[in-house]
Amino acid sequence: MQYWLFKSEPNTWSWQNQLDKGDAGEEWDGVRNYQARNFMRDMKVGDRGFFYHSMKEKSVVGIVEVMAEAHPDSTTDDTRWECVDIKAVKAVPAPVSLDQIKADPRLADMVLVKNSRLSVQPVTAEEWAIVCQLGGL
DNA sequence: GCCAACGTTGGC
DNA sequence: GCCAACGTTGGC
Repeated sequence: MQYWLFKSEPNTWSWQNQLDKGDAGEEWDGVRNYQARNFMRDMKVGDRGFFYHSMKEKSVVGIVEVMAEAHPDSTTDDTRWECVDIKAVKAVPAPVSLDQIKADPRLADMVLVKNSRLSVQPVTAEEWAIVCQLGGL
């Protein structure tokens, strides 16, 4: 099983929006970046990911699970773009802020720190465990 | 709200 | 195929 991080602006698609979808889940659509798309192609059903709020909040706020592997993005006719479906698993009791992540030397290599603009990122098992711990899970 | 960093586009 | 110009993202 692999771990990932999904980034979203709360104004566009928030954790609450994701929660409201429940087990039905939702397409992670609108990604128009090749790197991010390639990571989504690597995802398998059952993979877990962090749900990260960018901009104002800049925190990991929830855990999601991949429920459908990469398929064409229904929001565009452009066949280059694909997306996966994800569903909310649970909230992170104590959201982990970007500041906390940056303050932890063990997390210095997280893609979130090194390439903050990438909207879909891989997370290592070590990073996953550390962030979960910081978040009270 | 600004600006740096990055990715994409298009002219040559 | 290179590179300048442009648009977008996201931290500060």
